[in-house]
Amino acid sequence: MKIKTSKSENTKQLIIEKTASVFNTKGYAGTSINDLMNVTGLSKGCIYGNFENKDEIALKVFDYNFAKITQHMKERILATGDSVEGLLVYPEMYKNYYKYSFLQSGCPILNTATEADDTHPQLKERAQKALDLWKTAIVNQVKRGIEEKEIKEETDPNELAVIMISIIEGAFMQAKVNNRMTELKVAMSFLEKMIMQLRA
Amino acid sequence: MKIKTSKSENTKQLIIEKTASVFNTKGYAGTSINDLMNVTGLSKGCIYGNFENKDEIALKVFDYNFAKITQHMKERILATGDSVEGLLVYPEMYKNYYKYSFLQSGCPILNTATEADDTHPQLKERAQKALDLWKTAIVNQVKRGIEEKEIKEETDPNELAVIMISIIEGAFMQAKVNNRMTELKVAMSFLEKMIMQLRA
DNA sequence: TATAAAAAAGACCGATTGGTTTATTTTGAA
DNA sequence: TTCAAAATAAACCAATCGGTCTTTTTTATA
Repeated sequence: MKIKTSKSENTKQLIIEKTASVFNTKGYAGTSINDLMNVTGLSKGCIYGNFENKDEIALKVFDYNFAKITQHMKERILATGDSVEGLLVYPEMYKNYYKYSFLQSGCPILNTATEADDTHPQLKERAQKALDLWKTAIVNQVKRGIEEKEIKEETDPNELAVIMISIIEGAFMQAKVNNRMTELKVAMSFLEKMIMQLRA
Repeated sequence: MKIKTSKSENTKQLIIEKTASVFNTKGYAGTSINDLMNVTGLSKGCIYGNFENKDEIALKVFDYNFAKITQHMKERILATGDSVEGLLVYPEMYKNYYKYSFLQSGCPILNTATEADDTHPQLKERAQKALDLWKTAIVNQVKRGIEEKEIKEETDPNELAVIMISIIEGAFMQAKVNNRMTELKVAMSFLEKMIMQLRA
């Protein structure tokens, strides 16, 4: 008899990590099993020995990408002093997106949301939940700021969250398609001004 | 001998019109020739008799979609009295996107930009140019407004254009993926407030 | 109305798709 | 060190991909 080793878990992880950027650049429909073989250096048999199908890999890859963003944001926000500084982490991060491996090939949330909204229900649900988590994180941050008297109490937390996410994703789209940072910089500076004006 | 009739031009147009929403919902990679045959009711031979390849159809479809948006916007803006009202046409239109056939399956600019940015140079260029035209249209509208003393002269036309486009596209993405209007409505109301505050 | 060209239909092509099955190698405990 | 199980490689599969080629139908004019 044999006990399940960690070997295959390592391979699973390797496949997810190595294919993450492929799915994010080419999209779900545009990525083939051959692409996955090439980027991992593994055989088809090995890939299908570790995952049920392409779907399962794509979903795991999205979870992986989103977890990396979330983890990074959480750390940075926790390191800040107050709620306004915490909110400023978002524009600061997206302004320097090229520094982060999980954003270099595009924002996974934006890419997944736009591709999957009419084609892939499971991926669509993932994008929905990701956006919802992001939104409530901002809402809670603002509410906390209001309670702590750091943020003007007339601020609408929900409106701010929606606008922040819209500006970030919309500007990111422009940055990617134009191969330049101009629009993203302008938008993130505007967002920073907006956030600083929230201060009580 | 025979003179080239308008028959094939009609068929070309029919193919473009009928396949427009397919490309917009499924994306370029996700749309197959079979899809085009199904939606047009035409044979493969007929489709390839009227177009070189899938690429040519996709590009023509993008041009068609973008032309419809542009045409509609131009008409609506020309019907307004001053530059501020002209700018308000944008949020007004996207708030009611479901009324417009060319937006129902998603914003072609957003969809094309996010899919093609790393995969399809020609479509990417189309999305770039479309965004650039949109941006300069807003910039010119604002400049005119400043000249006419309708808009505060300290307004930054470029910044406003970037922010408007970002908010619209970012909010649109959220509306599509969530199957609901809440975020889009919040964002468009915010944008309307923003625009009305530009008034001199 | 005959006819030749234009347009459309549909059979066909090789390559690639996602996925399976079988053969081989690697692994770790007895 | 042996040996069976786990992991990987590679041959294989039917279906679909984008695209071509040939046949049939439609068209407009002479």
